[in-house]
Amino acid sequence: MTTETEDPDHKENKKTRHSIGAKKNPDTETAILDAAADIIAEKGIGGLRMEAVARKAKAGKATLYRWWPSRGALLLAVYQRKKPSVCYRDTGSLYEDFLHFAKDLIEIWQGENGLFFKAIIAESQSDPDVAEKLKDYHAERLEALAAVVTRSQQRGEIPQNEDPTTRAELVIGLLWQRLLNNRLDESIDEHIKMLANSDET
Amino acid sequence: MTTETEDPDHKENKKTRHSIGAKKNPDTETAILDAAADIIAEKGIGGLRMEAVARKAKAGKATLYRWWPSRGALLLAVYQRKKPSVCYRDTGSLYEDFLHFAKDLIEIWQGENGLFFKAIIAESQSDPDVAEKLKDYHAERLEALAAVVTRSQQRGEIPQNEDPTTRAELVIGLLWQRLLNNRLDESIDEHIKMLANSDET
Amino acid sequence: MTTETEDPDHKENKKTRHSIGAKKNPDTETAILDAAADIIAEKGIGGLRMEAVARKAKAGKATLYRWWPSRGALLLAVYQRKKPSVCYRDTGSLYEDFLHFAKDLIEIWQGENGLFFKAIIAESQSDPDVAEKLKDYHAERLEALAAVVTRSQQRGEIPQNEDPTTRAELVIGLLWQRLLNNRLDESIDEHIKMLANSDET
Amino acid sequence: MTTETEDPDHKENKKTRHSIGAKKNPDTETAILDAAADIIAEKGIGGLRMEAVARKAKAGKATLYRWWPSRGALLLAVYQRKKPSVCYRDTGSLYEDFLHFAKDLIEIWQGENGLFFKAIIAESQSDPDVAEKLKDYHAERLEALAAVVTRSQQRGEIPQNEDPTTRAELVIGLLWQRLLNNRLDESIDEHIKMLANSDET
DNA sequence: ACCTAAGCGAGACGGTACGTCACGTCTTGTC
DNA sequence: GACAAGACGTGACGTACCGTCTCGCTTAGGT
Repeated sequence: MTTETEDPDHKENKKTRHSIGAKKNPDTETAILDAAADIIAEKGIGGLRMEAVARKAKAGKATLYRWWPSRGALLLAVYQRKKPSVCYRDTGSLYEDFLHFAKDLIEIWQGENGLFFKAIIAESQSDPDVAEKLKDYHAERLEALAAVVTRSQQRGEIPQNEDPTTRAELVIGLLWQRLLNNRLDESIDEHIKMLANSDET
Repeated sequence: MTTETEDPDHKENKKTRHSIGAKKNPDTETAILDAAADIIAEKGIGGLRMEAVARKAKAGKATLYRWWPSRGALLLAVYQRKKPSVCYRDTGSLYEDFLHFAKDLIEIWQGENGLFFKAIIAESQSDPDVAEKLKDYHAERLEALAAVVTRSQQRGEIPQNEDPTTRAELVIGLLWQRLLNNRLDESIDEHIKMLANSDET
Repeated sequence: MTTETEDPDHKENKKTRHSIGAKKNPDTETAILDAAADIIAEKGIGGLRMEAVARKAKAGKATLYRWWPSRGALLLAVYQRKKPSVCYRDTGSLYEDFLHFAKDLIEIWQGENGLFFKAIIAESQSDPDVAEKLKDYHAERLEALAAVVTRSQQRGEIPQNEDPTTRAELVIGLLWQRLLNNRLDESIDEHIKMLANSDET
Repeated sequence: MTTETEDPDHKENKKTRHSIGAKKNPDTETAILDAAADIIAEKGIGGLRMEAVARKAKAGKATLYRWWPSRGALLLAVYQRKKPSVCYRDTGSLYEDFLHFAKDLIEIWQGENGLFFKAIIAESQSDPDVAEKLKDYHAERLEALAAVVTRSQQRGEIPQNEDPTTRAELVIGLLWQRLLNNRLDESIDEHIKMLANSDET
């Protein structure tokens, strides 16, 4: 059969959801995001169909499109709900800070989060909204990592006149490229070491 | 109408192509790849439809599917034909070599090649064939840039005991990340300088 | 956009109507019927949407459905308000009376009233309420025209033993058929002359 | 259940119809018209949904729309297939000819054919194609009946200088009006008699 | 010189999903 | 308690492509 599993026993199976007046019903939102997450888990992100989400969530397509006008928007919403956070540590050593950051992110990405993030990058090529959100997200990450670099500058580990985002961007670029080439399992120690060293020619 | 331009004056406009007997007509292959390339240039890879390719190439859908059984297969065939090459120079300075490479690649990517490449990355998330080919391509590029690093090592610019692909990967990671975030126009001088410097702690 | 004109300058543009307590607000009724009439004038009855009426009347859909539970009910309410009247003259000649009646009706129908009436006939095929009202209306018209025939009988123009509705029905049948076939502009003189003549075999 | 009856035992249940090349498959046409006719018989013409027809005929919606681009077109096609023909007799008396014609048509219209025809008239108010076809059909009918009148003129029953379509139109107008007002069962003898008489004032 | 077999264009076919629209019901908060 | 606002589940709409198919034509190579 190719039909939906009809989801007969979803969490808290309240028969039917109704409108709660002229405002968004949070139950509906939950049901839709749950449905989308389930489908993604079952068939992968490429198999996410708006129609199937609506059917599984027992929601109208109009409701779905009202709040998430595109596949990408829905994707982002599901991702935001489960977005794992990397903690940016302060070990006193830039190398250690970078390494922890990179290893944390790699670990997160090695699960289904990586699939998610790759799919979002892919989607951003065709959906401008997703592209913008992704850019924001990327900028945010960059800034957070740049803060780590700044601390290192304050400790005197690396030159103070360089832009802290430069090193941060190289770290993140490395990781994106690894993710997109399915090479997350390869070693990064040397790369991080190189990026954590001071450059005095 | 926003539909196909019907391509009234394509290269070698022989009114209609017919069978040339019990074997593949090379004109047909050319026409199909041309059509696909044109469509990708116009609407991006996401806008590539088998049906539109057949129409524009004045080919039957069966013919199309006979040789390129999937969107991914067609995509790769088009890409193989036009794969742009960066020349890896030897200026005697790693910084200069890196900078030239990066600027060349950025220039290439700023045209339609960038759209193409981003789309291939996106497609590779759902089509394993494309993913594999992309990985090969990436490895090849990495090796070529690593050769540049090796020359620098031989000149004594940078330590000889480091793996030359490490620096190469950081350069390429930076560029991928810039490409995918539509930030190709931002400065990379500092980044390249950092990656070209010797690291002596 | 082809959507509603939002009606920024409707009659009695009192910014917002509110409840006038625990009873029906007559302004609301007026606003709704006005809105419906306007929409019918613009797009025809086929284009009448409950949703659009509510929006244009700045009324809630619930309010609308409370009083006019169906499209047909609303339709009839609008029609009742604007029902155009033909005057049945008494010129002393059946031919003249018929001709005046027919020409008056044709003139009325050539404007938007014709569209309205055709639409009511169409609607009556699927809405029994409308069908019944239409039948009543038709009977009423028939009777009025039959009175004209009776006067002619009393003048001795035509035989007295015939049912006056017979001729009346033929006149009206002619006109309905002309209306429904969009042939209102064709000549009716000969037909009327035939129907006004005495029949002596 | 609100779902279709899935039609498990249709006439000649050939599992699946396929394309028969680049031209219309008559089996498909038959299946679709059968499905439409069945649905109309079940739920009435107002209950005819393109989607349900496609489902029941096991046809794609695209196929349906390819050949019958609107509900009205499909309606007409179904009607044409079953169009009952009135025979225009030649009894030697205009009264008899008219009466036979009228009674035949009334009998035909009293079954589901009448519902059909009324629905087509209704549909013609919103679908210009249907309107045109209806006008043609009406003109054809008018001409056929006018021929009856012409024969009567040749016999000398009625004046020769009058346009034969005039009487014909009055007959048909009467019948249309009766049909649309659900008054087919009322007497028409007097009306026919009046229309069959010679008018000499 | 004929025959066969494949390539080829065209496009119809059964499907799936799309994104939009209107339906009629509902709940909220305001007056 | 009437009201506007509008969210909700439902379901049909008409469109766009999918990948498969059958047709009738064209041509090369074997006979």
